[in-house]
Amino acid sequence: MPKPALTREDVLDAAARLVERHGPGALSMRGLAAELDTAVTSIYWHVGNRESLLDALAEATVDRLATVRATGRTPRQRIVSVARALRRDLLEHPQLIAVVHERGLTERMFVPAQRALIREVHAAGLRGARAAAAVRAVQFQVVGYVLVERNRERAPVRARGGAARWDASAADHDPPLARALAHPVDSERLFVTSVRALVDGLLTR
Amino acid sequence: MPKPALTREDVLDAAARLVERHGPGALSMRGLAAELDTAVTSIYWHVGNRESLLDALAEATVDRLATVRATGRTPRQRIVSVARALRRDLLEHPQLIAVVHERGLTERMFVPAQRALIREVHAAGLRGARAAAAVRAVQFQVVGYVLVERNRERAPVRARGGAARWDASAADHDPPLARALAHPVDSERLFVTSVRALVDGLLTR
DNA sequence: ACCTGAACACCGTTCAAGT
DNA sequence: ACCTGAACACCGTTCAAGT
Repeated sequence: MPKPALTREDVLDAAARLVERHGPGALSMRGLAAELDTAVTSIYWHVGNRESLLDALAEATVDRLATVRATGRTPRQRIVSVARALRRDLLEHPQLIAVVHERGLTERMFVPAQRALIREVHAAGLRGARAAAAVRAVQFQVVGYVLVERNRERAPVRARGGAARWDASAADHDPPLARALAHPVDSERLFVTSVRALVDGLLTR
Repeated sequence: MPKPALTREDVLDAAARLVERHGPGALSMRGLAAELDTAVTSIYWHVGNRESLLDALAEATVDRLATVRATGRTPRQRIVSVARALRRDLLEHPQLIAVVHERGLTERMFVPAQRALIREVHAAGLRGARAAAAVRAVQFQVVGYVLVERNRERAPVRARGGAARWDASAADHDPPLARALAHPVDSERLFVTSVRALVDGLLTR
């Protein structure tokens, strides 16, 4: 039986899998061809070149991001829920999100969440420039976190001992603090804490 | 006159310049050799290979980070001043900071600022796990911002029109908000706003 | 101790040629 | 319209050989 024809979608899917598994750096046109059991040059016919392949990957990732629904009673709770949902979505494909960010599509990636954030910030009583700043502050907070977390995963922990020593010396009078800083970060917890604090700070005053 | 002997420092300096100018991806061993007017293989004698060259670059960048001094009267002001100083330091060499982050040295990079943050958070009355969370929240906030900003510079703005259309539709009843969101972000301003809000949220309650 | 060129296995991309 | 192999210029790295 003849080999089924290669489609642009086949190429994008395989590329997305490879990127998600080992990062964008590990995506080679030749390796991708091997994965698809085809000649390297066929890929060029379908997607142009490596650059536009990554562009297409970024676009597809942005388009696949679902609209977030806010949950909770107060605007504060609802904003935090949007941030958490957004982070969860992004963390499902951290490497692809990194590609999106690298290619300058970060703003577009936020469009669905932005609508929800605008609504909630408005409901909380913020208007005009202050509302815009609040929306953007939350957006930056979320992407920043995801980018930081992504690299924390890839490069587990090095020189932990060194950091712990410093912490101890600086937090001498507060052993619980020193102990807390010696433990690895609980990202989810820290994220929620930070977003809550940020939102509180943005809404009050 | 004979060519002056090549040193490890020569190699690291030239590499740092190349990375800072065009990003880590643009650093090739052969290009570096050309820049230093030497054979590629000499570089290997001095720094091992590309991987450990980047490691060394990250280490050197971390070591060069000056200790930050807090300024201002209240703990709140002093924490914000540390965050701003840190961001300023990091933004001076955004590409090298990205290398540091990629190689998992982010925590070590923060050691100097961490001492200052611990002191101020303590002065603000936080203790134990809550103090640790506050310190880390500020740290994450700063790196996150720098990482986001670095990519914003590299990939200016694309599809601005698309984003503007969405914003308008979502912020219909608040023209100033719509206008504010259509303008490009003032990163410095947004950063200060966010850090203030975060710190306020962390300290109160 | 330091530097060199040759060589290897990889890479992205182009192109002329096939069906 | 789709796929192919050959070829080009690049890359990181190793190694045996020089001084």
